Amino acid sequence: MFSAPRGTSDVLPAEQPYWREAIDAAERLCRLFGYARIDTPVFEQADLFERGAGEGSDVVRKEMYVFEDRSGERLALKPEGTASICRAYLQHGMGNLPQPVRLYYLSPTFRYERPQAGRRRQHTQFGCEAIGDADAAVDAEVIELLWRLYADLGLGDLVLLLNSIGDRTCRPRYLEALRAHYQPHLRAVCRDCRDRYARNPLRLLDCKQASCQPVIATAPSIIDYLCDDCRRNFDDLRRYLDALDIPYELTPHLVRGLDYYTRTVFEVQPRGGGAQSTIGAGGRYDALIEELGGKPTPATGFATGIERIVLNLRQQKASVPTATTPQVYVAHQGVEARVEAFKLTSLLRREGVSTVVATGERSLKSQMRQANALGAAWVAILGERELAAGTVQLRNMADAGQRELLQREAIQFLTGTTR
RNA sequence: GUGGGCGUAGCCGAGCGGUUAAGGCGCCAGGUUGUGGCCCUGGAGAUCGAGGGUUCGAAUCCCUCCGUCCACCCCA
Repeated sequence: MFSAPRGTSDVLPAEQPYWREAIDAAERLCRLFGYARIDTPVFEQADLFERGAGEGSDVVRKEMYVFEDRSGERLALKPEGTASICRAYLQHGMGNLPQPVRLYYLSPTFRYERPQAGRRRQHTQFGCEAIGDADAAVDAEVIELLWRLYADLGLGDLVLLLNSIGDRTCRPRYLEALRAHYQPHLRAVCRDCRDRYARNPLRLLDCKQASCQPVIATAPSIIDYLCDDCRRNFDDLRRYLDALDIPYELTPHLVRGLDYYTRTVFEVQPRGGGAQSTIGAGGRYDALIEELGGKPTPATGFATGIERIVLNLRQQKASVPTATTPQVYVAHQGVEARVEAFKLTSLLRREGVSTVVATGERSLKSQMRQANALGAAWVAILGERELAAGTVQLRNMADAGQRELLQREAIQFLTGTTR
């Protein structure tokens, strides 16, 4: 027997309403905020992500689905959304559009990881990118959109973590200071941290090992090392967020796994959430477009995981959205009536009435049972007697009321009442 | 990639060396002559995750693999 590959799963009809709810809310907000949808391929040249996320990032080092196609081209399944959007921005000359260009996407994303709660090898990201503007107002805008999304969905008790990780001018100075701080503690610190010290010192701040906490606690704060431009930008952002009454927690040790981030970084998680709890995250990436071969172009955005949203929706919301049920079930008895029932079904559908017809050789009793199980509001019964009279029995499944109408009247009636 | 828990019909789940492998939900069919939801009766559906081993005998013990869940790494 086949089963879905490890770390992938089917979204069955019963869960679809949650997805609909999340996606509808996201798309409605995008219209409201002036973001236009863009779809990019699920795979791209592998280099795009290596240049984007960074060769040193875990995502490209060990989590990318890389493969060669039949012509030997090196491709990769999208491990994140931003690089593709930037590629499209460049490829289609969007630098000539009014800036910033506001885009959103809804896309499957792939990472080869050990599956875990809230973590799959294929997941779906909804993301917004505003490209071509360095104003902190744009950061505030995408954060507001993300925050509104969760609010509209009724997700409560979320925390917005906020930090600035500086830019090309000030971050190197900070990293120097951070390394200097760690140098004397290298033996006391965990193995991973020794590795981070060499490879990705910013991540030192993110370590959860108890042994490393004292060193983190006394580490210099990046906020104190921001250059004037970065500081101004960060102050602006906070003013905007304050003006919008969006609460945030300054988190000087918040860092991100992708190399392209500059200045603003943020993350949204349920308060007191466990390991894989972050439901949305993002930040500014002012150097990425240039890195991909464009002119220097500031940009900012976020991505949020639909599966993680759905996970939280299911936990937090008691109300289960309704599943799809037909309005009318057409039952029949006798060979002649079969075809007539099939025809009646078609006529009802042409009037926009969602209708299901009984198929196979089942007794009327069985058909009624099925109509009930499917949740049909009405059953139209066509037997030999009705066939002869050109009528149909209309049964209201809620109150068991039933009456006989001419077919034409029945169609008219159902069209009216089910609208 | 590392560590731990778990894998019995579509779903939940008992059994833990010798049973025709419980039970519930769901599905299908009947409960008289053309009709649902409740109830009653019957039925279908399981190579007990896969492969190997121990044993007279294995769903039950051992090994390997696969899957799943949880934690780490990292991330949405």
